[in-house]
Amino acid sequence: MTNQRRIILEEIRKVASHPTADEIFRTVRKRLPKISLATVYRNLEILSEFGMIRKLDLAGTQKRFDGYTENHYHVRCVECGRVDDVCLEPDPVIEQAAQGVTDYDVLSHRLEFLGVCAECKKKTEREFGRSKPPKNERTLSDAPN
Amino acid sequence: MTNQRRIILEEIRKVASHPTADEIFRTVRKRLPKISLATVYRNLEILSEFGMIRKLDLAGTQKRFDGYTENHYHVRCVECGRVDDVCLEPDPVIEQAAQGVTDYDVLSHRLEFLGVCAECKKKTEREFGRSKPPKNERTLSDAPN
DNA sequence: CTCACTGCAAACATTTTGCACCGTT
DNA sequence: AACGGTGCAAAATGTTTGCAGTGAG
Repeated sequence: MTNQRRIILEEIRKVASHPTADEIFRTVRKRLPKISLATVYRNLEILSEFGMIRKLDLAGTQKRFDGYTENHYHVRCVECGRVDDVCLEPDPVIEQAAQGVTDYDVLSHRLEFLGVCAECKKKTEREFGRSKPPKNERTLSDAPN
Repeated sequence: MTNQRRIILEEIRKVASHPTADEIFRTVRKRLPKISLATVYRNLEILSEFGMIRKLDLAGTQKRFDGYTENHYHVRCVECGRVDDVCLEPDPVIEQAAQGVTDYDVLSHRLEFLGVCAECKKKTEREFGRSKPPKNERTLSDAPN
């Protein structure tokens, strides 16, 4: 546990925002101005190998990291990209259902919700005067797959 | 509908394998040897905008494309990376459950199963003589998020 | 003739790697 | 001295973009 590693872990545990590697880098750099992005990546990898953090493989191009390592679901805001926890018990019945219709050995599942976060909702309401926001442009291409 | 676009669409519809852009490129190049990867990317984008194919944002670094545009779930093999369809009706109850525990407007969900495909299962059985494969190294880090 | 579309190469974004160096043991 | 870890720069990976040229309408 080097100083860099410890501080990276601290900063991840400090936030609930599921930061990307780059966000973690920018935060950690405030305390360790000479740290390099490569060190951040290397330590994120090591920390998640040891189960101290969790590497999230959600939609979008960048991986996100979670200081809360229990298995749980996430919601992503389709407007701003932020990710929050969904306090639902991961349901093993889902896997049994899938097991029934595939010849795979089903080991686990990954469930991600897409929606509009409270902040973006407010922003849209301000712009459109409480009327329902026009969702149609977004929902088609962003529907689950 | 240019020739390139039509052939790309044909090749995607021909397979059930949810190919990546690069796999599509290699397939299409057999019929159009001078096509460029950029053209493939551009047309995949256009075709999915028009709802003729679906761009999948599953785990892993590469996007995959699906000629079957109905909303459905997928399984990914953790050994070889292949992706297959899961014939389960997407369940709106899941979204209602999430809606109850978040302040997001939940619009949709994305469910992906992880497992071992029939082929990789056979391969493992050959190697380990019918005994259960050692799953523990894989399941922890590949569990849902 | 026009204009969307193409091929190519370069740019881009994210992540990984090679390497010399540093600090601790 | 040995060694894991670091910082930096370069490479690798996947995707997008600028641009000049091409071809169907």
